[in-house]
Amino acid sequence: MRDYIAITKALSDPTRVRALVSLADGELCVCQVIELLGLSPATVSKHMTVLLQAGLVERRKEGRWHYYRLAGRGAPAVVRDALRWTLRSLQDEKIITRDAKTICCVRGKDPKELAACYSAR
Amino acid sequence: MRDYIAITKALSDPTRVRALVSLADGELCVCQVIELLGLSPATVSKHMTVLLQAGLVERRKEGRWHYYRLAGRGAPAVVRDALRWTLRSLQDEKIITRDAKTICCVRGKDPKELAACYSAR
DNA sequence: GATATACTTCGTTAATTGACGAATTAACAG
DNA sequence: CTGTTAATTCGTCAATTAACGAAGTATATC
Repeated sequence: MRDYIAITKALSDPTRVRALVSLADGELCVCQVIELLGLSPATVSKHMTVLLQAGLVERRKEGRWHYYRLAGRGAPAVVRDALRWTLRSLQDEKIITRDAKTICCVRGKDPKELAACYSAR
Repeated sequence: MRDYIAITKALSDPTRVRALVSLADGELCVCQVIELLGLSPATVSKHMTVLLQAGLVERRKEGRWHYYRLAGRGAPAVVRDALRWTLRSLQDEKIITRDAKTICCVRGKDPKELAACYSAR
């Protein structure tokens, strides 16, 4: 029950769900999620920690950057099913498809380009 | 997104999830759920309303009794999948199996027997 | 009509939560 | 060692929420 509730709690905030779904096409570092959501680093970091503790995402540290990705094959069934349900249910949501475009623009660019892209949104 | 968040919010409280899962073997009236959870009528009624507004349950009024049941075939995919995921994830939880026994004892008995059964728990 | 039963709604209270700025940690660059 | 960048942790505040008792609604029984 505790695992299940940690997951539903993590999924019960729209901003946090946007952060989660933004990882659908591959890992992102926190600064990229910050750019996407337009929130303070403290807030985004907190959201990612909640997702991490629910087991919905995994973290990889590389130098100064912390990359987050969706939980993979090793995750328990309750997590894998929650992710499948979430991605399926939201794939046609307006804000989600819009985020996907922004992420596509953000991904793979250096911070300067990224900032330019973001402010032009 | 709004529907999805209504569902995850509704599922993010353990007491409310117990109330939901207690309906897995068929409809119950509010007083039976009150007996199961040991909470005030006001609180249980509120929980059932949250589940109802999320579309996870349906309501049927018969005389003084309000019967709640899990959402059925007519429900949208996001709801059906949430129910399937929830029931599957929690079926082996200790408190859930314990609740199932209590419900089994409660179901079909008149209020006096029900009260006796409950206090003996 | 008066009374009781089954729920719901309202108003209040205590606890939780999302957001932020400030301070802190960690890794790199000069 | 100093400064910069990326992220986290801490402390605070406003908003939300779970719980309850009290009051209100609806239905049955006397």
